[in-house]
Amino acid sequence: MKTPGDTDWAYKPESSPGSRQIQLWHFILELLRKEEYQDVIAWQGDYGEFVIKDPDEVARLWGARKCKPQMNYDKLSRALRYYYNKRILHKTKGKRFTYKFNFNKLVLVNYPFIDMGSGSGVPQSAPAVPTGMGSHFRFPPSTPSEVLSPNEELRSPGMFSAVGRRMARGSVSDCSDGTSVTSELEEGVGGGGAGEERGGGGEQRAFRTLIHPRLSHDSLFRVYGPPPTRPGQSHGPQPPHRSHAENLSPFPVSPLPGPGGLLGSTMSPGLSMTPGSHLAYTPSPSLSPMLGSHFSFNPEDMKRYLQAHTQSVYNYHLSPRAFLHYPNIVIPQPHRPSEAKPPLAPPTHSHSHAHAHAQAQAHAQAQAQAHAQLSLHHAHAHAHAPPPTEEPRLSPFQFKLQPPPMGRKQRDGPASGSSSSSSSSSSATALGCHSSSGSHSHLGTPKIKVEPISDVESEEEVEVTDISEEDEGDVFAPPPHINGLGLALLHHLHPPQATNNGIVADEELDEDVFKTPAAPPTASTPSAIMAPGLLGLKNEPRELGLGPASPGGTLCIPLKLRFKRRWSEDQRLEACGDEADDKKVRAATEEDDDEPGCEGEAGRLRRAENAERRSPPSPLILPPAPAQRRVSSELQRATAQLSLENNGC
DNA sequence: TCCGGAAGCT
DNA sequence: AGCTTCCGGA
Repeated sequence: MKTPGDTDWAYKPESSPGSRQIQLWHFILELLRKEEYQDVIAWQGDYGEFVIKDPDEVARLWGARKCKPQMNYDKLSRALRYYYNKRILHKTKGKRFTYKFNFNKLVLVNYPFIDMGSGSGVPQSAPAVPTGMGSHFRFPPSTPSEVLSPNEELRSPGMFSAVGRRMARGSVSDCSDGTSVTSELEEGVGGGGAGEERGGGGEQRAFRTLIHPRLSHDSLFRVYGPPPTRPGQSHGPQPPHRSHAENLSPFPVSPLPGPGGLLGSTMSPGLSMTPGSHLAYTPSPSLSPMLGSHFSFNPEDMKRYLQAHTQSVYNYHLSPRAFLHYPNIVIPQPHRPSEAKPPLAPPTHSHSHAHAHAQAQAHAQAQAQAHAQLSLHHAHAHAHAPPPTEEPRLSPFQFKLQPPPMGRKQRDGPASGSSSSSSSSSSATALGCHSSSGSHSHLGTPKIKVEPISDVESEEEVEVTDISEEDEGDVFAPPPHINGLGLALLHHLHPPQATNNGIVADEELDEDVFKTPAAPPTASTPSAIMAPGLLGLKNEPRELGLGPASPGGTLCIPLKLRFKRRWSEDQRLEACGDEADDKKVRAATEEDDDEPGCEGEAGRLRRAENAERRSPPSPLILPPAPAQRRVSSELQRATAQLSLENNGC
């Protein structure tokens, strides 16, 4: 029924975007998302369909990338044909040079990375998931046989961050001929994710992971083609209606970091709605009043406080913002009243575990905070019966999804403007460098096999290449009821930690899930243990990032701790006041540590770029970055304080 | 133009 | 494994 390749091509690290050796389909996607190659290759026609407008040029670029000067379209096409069997691609019959991605898998399995990668704008300011994490976290193997079970994977949002980061970082050049250059910078800037990852920083990440590790809202949005937004205009999401008219790209953002990311924004409208809308949100302003005050147990204050927190948490988990960005997504009211099961049920045992790993890691510290947050949440859940709809993931949402893009792609760009030759020559160079952080490669790509039902269908029909266009539509286009996006969204709303029901629901929707090779105990162990910690992590930045700058980032600390902290603050400050700051600074600095795996010049270049990225955020990057940073700092400080407290300082 | 087998390379 | 190279066939 399935070819071997079919079952695992997208789950293997080597097959994942960002893998050390760029693969053709990665490359294709990369080209596709860059405006400068619109004349060479572009999305066209059906969903996921692209046309190679200039076969020779594409071949040339590919050859350049792979250091295969002899490459030509004949060979390249052979390689593409090779993908047929893997179900990565199929040919669009009757259309010259036209192929189509079976992006159900790409989206579901790889898009998270794509998304993360797009954010390649690796959060610079975000305290979250520092690269250093790689040294602390052991990601489960990603070999086909060791693929994480959905649950496990879902429970470890952090993994994605880490992986995303890894990808974002870019990659090792396949060529050592100096034709390689890294391009993460641009990528970060251009990709819709850039903004969110940088400016949105932790907040965005938390947001994303809260929903679903695999796909961020942004990514989803981008995947399903919100209207291309001019780089200039960064406003809220556009009306969904015309979304697909212009942007047919299912992969607005390439899985690989690459040059032209800037331009890629055309395909990645996500940028337009990331920072502003998110940042606009104020979690719980009501908390601020207390911030400046001293510790007191005034019942009234306490009550108000609790309410405020409750509200905050409520808002948080409800994440209405989540759908702010997806106006096209209709969110029906949850059917289920309230879930008896504990919403998040952060396994307490794991707290310590995670905490251990977290020590000295700003990020991990954030986790602690996240935990605190969770605790808070729980406390309130018990104290004040939380609203029924407290958590989206508790109920099986159904979404009204946009239909797949239809019609021809309407490029509004300078069609004739860039001659493929001129632009490509330089870009070919730029494209030439992809480095993967060797240090993180071991992390593999946590992937699970979750395919939409539509994919199941495709499994059987893809082979039938002579199917009519109509059939193709059925096969590859997301079904109206539940397609890749839908599933992804379901996952979003039924995050891992969510009730089992959520998972089950997903599985019910996706037969393939059942076929997913069960994660071996060994593989699951680490993640299972870490998961809760990571889980907590997801909660971390949001409040911090969004909330009114709360001195000391107390916002996310449970009341108990918070009060305690207040109470002992003075003493502590005297004792070890600066230590926290030191940590903070250190953590911030380490965020973008170097990566092995660089090769020759490519490595050097990339390093330089990393350095560059570390410094003042590009003007194109989110303006709010500084603010974010500040908030992050506060968060870190707060967490540091927490740690200090826990450690007895 | 496209397909896919076969062999070879890394 | 993932191509690359070559090639005969449709």
